[in-house]
Amino acid sequence: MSTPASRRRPATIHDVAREAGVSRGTVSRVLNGGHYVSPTAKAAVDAAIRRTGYVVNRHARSLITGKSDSVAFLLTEPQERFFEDPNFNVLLRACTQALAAQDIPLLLMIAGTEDERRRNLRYIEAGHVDGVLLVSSHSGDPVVARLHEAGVPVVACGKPLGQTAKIGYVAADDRDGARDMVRHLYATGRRRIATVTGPLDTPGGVERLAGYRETLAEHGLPVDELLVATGDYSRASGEDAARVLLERAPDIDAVFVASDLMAQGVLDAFASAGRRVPEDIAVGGFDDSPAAVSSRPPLTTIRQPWERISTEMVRTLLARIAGEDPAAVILPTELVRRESA
Amino acid sequence: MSTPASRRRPATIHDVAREAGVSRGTVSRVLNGGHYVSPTAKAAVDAAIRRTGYVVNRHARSLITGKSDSVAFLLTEPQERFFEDPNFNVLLRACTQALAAQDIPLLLMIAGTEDERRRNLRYIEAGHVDGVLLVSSHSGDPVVARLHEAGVPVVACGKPLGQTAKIGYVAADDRDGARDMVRHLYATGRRRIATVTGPLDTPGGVERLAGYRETLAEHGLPVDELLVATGDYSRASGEDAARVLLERAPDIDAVFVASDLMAQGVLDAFASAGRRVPEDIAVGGFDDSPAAVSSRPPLTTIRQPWERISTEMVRTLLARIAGEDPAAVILPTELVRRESA
DNA sequence: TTCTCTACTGTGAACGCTCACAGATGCATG
DNA sequence: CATGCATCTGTGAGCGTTCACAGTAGAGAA
Repeated sequence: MSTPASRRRPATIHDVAREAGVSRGTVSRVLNGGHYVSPTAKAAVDAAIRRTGYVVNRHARSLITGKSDSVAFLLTEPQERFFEDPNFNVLLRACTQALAAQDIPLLLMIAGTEDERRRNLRYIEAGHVDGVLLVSSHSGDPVVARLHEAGVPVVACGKPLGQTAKIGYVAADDRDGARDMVRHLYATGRRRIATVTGPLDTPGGVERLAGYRETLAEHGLPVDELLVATGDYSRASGEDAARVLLERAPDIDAVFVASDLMAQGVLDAFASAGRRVPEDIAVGGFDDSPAAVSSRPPLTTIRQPWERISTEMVRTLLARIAGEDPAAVILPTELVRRESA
Repeated sequence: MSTPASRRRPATIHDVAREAGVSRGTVSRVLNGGHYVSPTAKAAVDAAIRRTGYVVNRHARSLITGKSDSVAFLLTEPQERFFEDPNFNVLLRACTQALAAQDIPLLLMIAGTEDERRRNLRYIEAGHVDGVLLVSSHSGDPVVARLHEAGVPVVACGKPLGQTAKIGYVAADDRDGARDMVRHLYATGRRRIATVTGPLDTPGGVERLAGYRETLAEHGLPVDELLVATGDYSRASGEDAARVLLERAPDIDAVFVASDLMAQGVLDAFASAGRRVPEDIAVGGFDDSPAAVSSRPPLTTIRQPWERISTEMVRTLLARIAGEDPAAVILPTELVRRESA
């Protein structure tokens, strides 16, 4: 602004030092916390920085510190989930913003193919990022082990299944959320409660099913395996599962579905089968995604605190980078009542 | 793999040189295209790289070349659009992958608030990225001008409106797509064709409306302003617009809606008004988003080639970084027939 | 006074790479 | 047999930072 012709070479720490009448070292100290710097020197440096428009060269800094001051967001999900699931958007946005607040850029990495996986791992293992926010719910994902082995700080979204490696993660309390929903269905008078689960190699799949079973047992209801159908979180799989349930147990009066997207499919299936929701059958979802409000009827569902999950992931990762031990953070869910149950 | 204990210090170009029995310079040349290197030297270096597990230190390289070998994906849309619009996902994913193929990491930046905007601009203007993939359709977005002024290579998604700065962009042929849809409606016998436009400060808003008007004129139909309602791309705005249209012109037999999301809202409104689609009123959407197949009835719509848009954006940006002049790339759209029209 | 301690400041020396340049080699040409 | 040219190779310098270290000054204690 003040010096419009400063397009040429960007100012270096040297320029600032000369401008402020101090040495590089002093400027560097001001830049990194300002300890052991006299007030006058600090003021002079600050002014010089403002005058020169100096911005630190992160490459030079990284070269010597060995840190990159950047973090990777690594997605190893199959791509369809990334598209269909609106939660990823929230997660990604909130992580980006939480990091931006600390001036840490987020590198987006997608490891769909084997080639991409190799490439990204190579990049990460070379130390080009300080840590990894990992979104992967495959049971036994080799990426998790590789990263852990390479000593890269990692925080996963959701509990990594089938991992011997001790790894930090942040997750919603799936089991408790499922319990809340099934209790709600019970409380509204339903007694033949079925469920559509997620894939059983994902934490959301197993935990929500466990919560369902526990709550039935808690109320003395029989846990009938005919009432359990498995989906893959897609809308179509929900539709299929609902048809299966209707055939196996036509007398069901409620279904707890492990995701809103599948619940939409369930609603479709019930509509074509002539069953009214919630009059004939109550439907409970999970996620509180946009799909929940746009479906007919709007879904009663379990809200996952994605914003908080994101900020906790970032906080935990930064702590891990700073040397803390890995930790698991479990966040509470919340029942959202709408019309479907 | 071969040397398991190589956790200590990562190999440098020096280690590779020693291992291969050549000088740093030769290794560097192999790394950067391999010109002016004898086959034997190249083979020795390749072998040494494999043996040492060497990966180039990008910070050191960037320090001297002045390039970062990274690119920013900058989103200056209001956040709701980012969430609601599934196109962003496709765009983001495809850009990430197209860049990954060239080993260029993508930095995700979101400039929602004024503070974020300042922060991101500072980062970009400091030369920390080589170029910017810009997603912003605000008319007269100040970010566009700032980036252009700073001499940062930029490629926008969609034509930047109200910009004096000559800036490269990639866009679908909105106008032609709109023409295709309205021609299709006409061809199926509709004569009272209304439209729901997007915001008129976005290229999609103005261009699709223009295509609509042109096609009506082309067929000698009157261009009745009562048949034009404006939305903001959200589902709710589509619902509102449909109600307005129904009130102003109850005799309409078709609506061209400028986005699938709004078209969903239109379908909702028609359903509650007791109008059957497509029997009473045909509805045409735009985007071919996931919403198009999941709505009832499935939407006849215009497919935007998001994958190609992404790869073209990346290609164009890379060319721009390499010194080429900015260019505009317009890609064809495609009519997708389903049941709503 | 002299010594010690604290607060502050400046000065090489790296970090790992690329680039310009100088030197060496081999082969064809005059 | 010298010269030119193209191909290949090694060397030193330097990119912009941080860090360890040495050094200065001033205050208080012995």
